[in-house]
Amino acid sequence: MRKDSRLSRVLHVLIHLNMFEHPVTSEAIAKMLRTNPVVVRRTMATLREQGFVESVKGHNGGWSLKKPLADITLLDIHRSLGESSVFTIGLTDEHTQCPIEQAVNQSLQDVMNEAETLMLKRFGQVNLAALAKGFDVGKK
Amino acid sequence: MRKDSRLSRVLHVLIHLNMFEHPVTSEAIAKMLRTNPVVVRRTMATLREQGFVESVKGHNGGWSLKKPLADITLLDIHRSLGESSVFTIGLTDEHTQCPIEQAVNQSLQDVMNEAETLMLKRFGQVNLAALAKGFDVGKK
DNA sequence: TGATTATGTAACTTTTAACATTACATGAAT
DNA sequence: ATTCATGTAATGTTAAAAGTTACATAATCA
Repeated sequence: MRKDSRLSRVLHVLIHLNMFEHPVTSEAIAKMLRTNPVVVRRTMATLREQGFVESVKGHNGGWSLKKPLADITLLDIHRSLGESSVFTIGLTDEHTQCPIEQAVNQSLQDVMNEAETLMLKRFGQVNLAALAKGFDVGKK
Repeated sequence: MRKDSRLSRVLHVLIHLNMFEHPVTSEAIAKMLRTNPVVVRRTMATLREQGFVESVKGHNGGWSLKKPLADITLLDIHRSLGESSVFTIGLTDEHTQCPIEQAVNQSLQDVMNEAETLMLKRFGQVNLAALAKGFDVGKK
């Protein structure tokens, strides 16, 4: 199954954004991520809607952080990207009347819910300033 | 992103298999799962390699359990299916020399490892007899 | 104000992995 | 022998993510 690497990519971008006084263009970000500017705009747009970044059009335009790194957690960004489920495991739903299928799915769902809850809790405990710590990425 | 529903499907099948004295054909299983007999054979073949089911060719042939449900856990079957990773979240690996990317990926990986460990632990605690309990699925 | 630079976004194409299918070989029971 | 079933290689289908094209909109600058 194809992995969704947007979270990893966008976190990387946000921390780099903190290094610059001026906005960074979608084109520059796309080159850094080896992807397309439109893809960057699409992903960044979801973060803008949540208030983590802002975009400016025209000359000297581009993307910049709207909040300090310390105020952004992995969970914030994960949520902003709107991923439905973090698991590659799917449940069948074709025999919902079969008690065996129900029991199987309920059991799998319970375990996945518990694991996801733990994961989101941990994501909420890590802010981007902590990740950037130790590297020369402070705003000059 | 398309989910891998083999685990859910095959667990369903294994518990149903326990209801029959005689082997069940790939064709019958395929009808139950609304899929193709070849798909069934492919999936069941991985479980046979691990000793959970056996297959018999020819007349009265088909698939049957080789172990009691009580001796099979969700973890056993999950492992048998050989899924590489349970998460839809992928890490970038194009700037491995960048300390920021490293820090981001390490952090994400740590959290995913912890969540996966919990998940596998829970899968190991559930056996198929427990799932079948309460339904009339005992061998006659 | 007109050219330039940048984002905004709809429409479309490509890629990828799960899933499905076809075709035919092998082996067992009658 | 014939029939029934699995074994498996090769190929086709499908859906979601990612990528691309095309053009509109907005801001800056000369």
